[in-house]
Amino acid sequence: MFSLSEENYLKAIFHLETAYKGGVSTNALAEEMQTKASSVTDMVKRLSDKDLVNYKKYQGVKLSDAGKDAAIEVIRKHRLWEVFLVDKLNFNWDEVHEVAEQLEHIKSEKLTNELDKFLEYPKRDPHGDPIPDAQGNFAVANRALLSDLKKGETGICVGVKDSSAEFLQYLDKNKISLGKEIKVLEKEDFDQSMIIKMDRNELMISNLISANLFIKTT
Amino acid sequence: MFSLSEENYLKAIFHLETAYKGGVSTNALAEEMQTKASSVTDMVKRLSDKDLVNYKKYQGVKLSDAGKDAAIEVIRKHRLWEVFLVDKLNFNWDEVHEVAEQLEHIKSEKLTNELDKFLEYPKRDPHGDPIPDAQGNFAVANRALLSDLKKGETGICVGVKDSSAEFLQYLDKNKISLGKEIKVLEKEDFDQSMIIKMDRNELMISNLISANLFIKTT
DNA sequence: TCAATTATTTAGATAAGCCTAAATTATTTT
DNA sequence: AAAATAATTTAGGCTTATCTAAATAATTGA
Repeated sequence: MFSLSEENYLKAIFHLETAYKGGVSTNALAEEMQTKASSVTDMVKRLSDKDLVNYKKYQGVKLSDAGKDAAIEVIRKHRLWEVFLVDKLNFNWDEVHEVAEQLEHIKSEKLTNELDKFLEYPKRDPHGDPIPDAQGNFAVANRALLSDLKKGETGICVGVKDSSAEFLQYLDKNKISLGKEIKVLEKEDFDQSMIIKMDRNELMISNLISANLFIKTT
Repeated sequence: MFSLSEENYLKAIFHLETAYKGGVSTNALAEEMQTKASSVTDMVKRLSDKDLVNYKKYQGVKLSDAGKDAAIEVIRKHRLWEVFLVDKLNFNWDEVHEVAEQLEHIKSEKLTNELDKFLEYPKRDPHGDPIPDAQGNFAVANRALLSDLKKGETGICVGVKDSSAEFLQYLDKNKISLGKEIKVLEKEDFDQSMIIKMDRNELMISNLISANLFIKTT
């Protein structure tokens, strides 16, 4: 089994690998883990000794197959617990992250699989991210960013790229939620800001917002 | 907040204090924690520095009020999670301990209280132990041991003193479960073994069994 | 291309929690 | 009450995961 810290590193490497493809640099990992580069080098060596990552000095890290499996298992647990918190315990989607960060490290295969069953095998977490199944298979997201839509196009809001409490609270305040149809009424060339229509409301949003909303085009 | 190890020590001290009344010796704690006396001395000093226990060299430890509150909170979480695992996730009562040992350390007041509500404020865990409420109040157990009953007396089985998987599996195998009425048909003076009647079955049990079953006399 | 800058690694500390072995204090036994 | 035994503490180490500061490698740009 892996330590809490090891699991967090594996998860971080996984996220960085998928976000940017290819090896993950020491500094990028340090930034993601909110720690120092020298601490990262230390840990990366330990993970390498355990064959969870492939590491060569000055060349960044990549997850091994075993490392990837471990990372996906942690992500599976994280997302399942998020669903539990929102669907069963009245948490809002902006309150789940911190608690799920703790719950994702609980070690019990039976717990994970029974929780999955109890929640009726959810496919996505409250932020629209796919939940790996017990075999580690992901539903690959077929989605674009709202910022990529052109004037006049429509789509259904299916996920958030930034799931910080601040962003989610902005969305709540403006009644933007997953499953809603969004139409781009206007798009400003200069700053990429948009006027969008949801339900019967029109709303002006900046590029920082639209570039963090995943859309399934209709 | 307290570390995982600190919480486990506080819990252990709490259990030993209530079981034997009065200060807890270093060796007793070492035995309970499955560790060495020297490690206990180390930790007890740290807990004392944080005013969670009162400690004087060679005189054992006692929980302070703050330490007692922390211990009760951990016990509350442990028992709530046990109820969750049995009632919602199809765990048997002999499978919950290990997982609850992990879940009891999750830090989120909202999580604990929403879980309590979700479970409809259970008063007892699957082994019959009382669950402290959000203010730390226990339902004090008004119960005796089956081994204290005399020939001819009856009671309702309301809890187990030993909640090891081995003991619980013995009980399952012999169809002994909480809520059942038990009558002492015979009691052997020599070894305190008993013949008991439950449902329509008669069963011979040794003192080791009867001294680990809590009974509410009828 | 070579000097400056940036990224990364190494060296040496630190803290929490644990260990063994040795020293010290308490308790029993005779 | 002294000697033997048991309980407890101290001293000194170890591991994990972190840090700062210094050294080294890689990259950039003039």
